[in-house]
Amino acid sequence: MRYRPEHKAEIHRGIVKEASRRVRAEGLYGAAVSTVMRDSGLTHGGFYKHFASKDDLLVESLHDGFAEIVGILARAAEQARPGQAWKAIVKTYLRPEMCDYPERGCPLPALAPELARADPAMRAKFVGELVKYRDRMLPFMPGRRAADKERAFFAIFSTMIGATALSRILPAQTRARVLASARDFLLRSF
Amino acid sequence: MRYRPEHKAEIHRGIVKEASRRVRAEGLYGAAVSTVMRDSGLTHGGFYKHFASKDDLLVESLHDGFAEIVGILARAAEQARPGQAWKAIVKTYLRPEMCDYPERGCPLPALAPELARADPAMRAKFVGELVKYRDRMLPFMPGRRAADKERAFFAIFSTMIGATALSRILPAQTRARVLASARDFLLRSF
DNA sequence: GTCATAGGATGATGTATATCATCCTATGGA
DNA sequence: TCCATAGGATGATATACATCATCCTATGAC
Repeated sequence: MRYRPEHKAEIHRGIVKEASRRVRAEGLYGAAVSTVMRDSGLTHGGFYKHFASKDDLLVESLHDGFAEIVGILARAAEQARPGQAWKAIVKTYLRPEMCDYPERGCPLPALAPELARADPAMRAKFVGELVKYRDRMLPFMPGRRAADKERAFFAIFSTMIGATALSRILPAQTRARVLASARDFLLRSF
Repeated sequence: MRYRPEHKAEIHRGIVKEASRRVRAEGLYGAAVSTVMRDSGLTHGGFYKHFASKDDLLVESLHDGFAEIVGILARAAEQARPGQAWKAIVKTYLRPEMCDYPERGCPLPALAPELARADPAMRAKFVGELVKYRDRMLPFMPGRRAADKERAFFAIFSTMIGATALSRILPAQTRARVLASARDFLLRSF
């Protein structure tokens, strides 16, 4: 055997990390195989030693992106006083830096339309990620019954996703107004 | 002269209409020159008799898409009782058909991330469209002062854009729950 | 009817890309 | 030290696309 056994896994993770960043920053088409490999310190040729297809890379990189944001939000929620967890999520999600650095943020404001247009097989995987996302956030949502919490999740995340996606089109000044409007609106509701 | 003078303008409009539909249905990359021309009943070669570049077509087709949705929403608002106009806008925007047929809907849930990633010159034009969009909707928004109306516009449209973008990823049943959650949430607020 | 011309068609060029066959080489076990 | 091999590199192939030079033809002015 040539390398330490963990070597391949590390390289694999590195490629996924790089793709995860690129995909959020530049869209599904922004993560070309050769570019991702070059920025991972490799050449394009070795790619298919790690992934069966480019779609596989996209699925893995989306998984990584969702895991990252869910981790950030869950941590914020767990550090908040009980009952205030959802407010901590809102404040964290709508921070200006979240908006300014899409490569480190939630994949949804960066990619939702492209995910919606993906072919059914891939979309099913994205739906799976969304279900995990929702299930992880649900306990922190306002409302008594499970159905109320789900409605709150949909409403709150719709607003946050839309505000982020919209504000990223706009120049800095207007951008801040959109984020603040959405945040104040959510915090005043429920 | 070969054709009636209006002929060229009609063809031009037809190409823009077709591109406008395609772009909303399949993204900025979905509107390839040859495809759009074929579906307009032409061949790809004549394209540059109508547009200086593909970017020009994109800008025109976005303008068309924004004009369409603004018209639909303004008409709904004007037919509502005064003070209820914003509710008519919410109900119209979040209709299931709006979500199911992106090619006839608002460009924002379909394209916001791609617009945000466009080069500065194009993005500036999209920002111009957004300003017109906002200015047209502002009179219908809830709130007394202009600043309140703008905040309401940002909050309401963020929620609607996010809900539409999110629900388009999801299967029909969940999709309906997202739309309903967002709609009820908005109608209960303000 | 003739013909100049603008709208439209054909086809070429160059670039970007996914995919994969093949080659190369560093590694660790013998 | 030597070698089998898996990880990685090179390069080929095929496709999709934007762009544009050039050609063709229907039209309406004469």
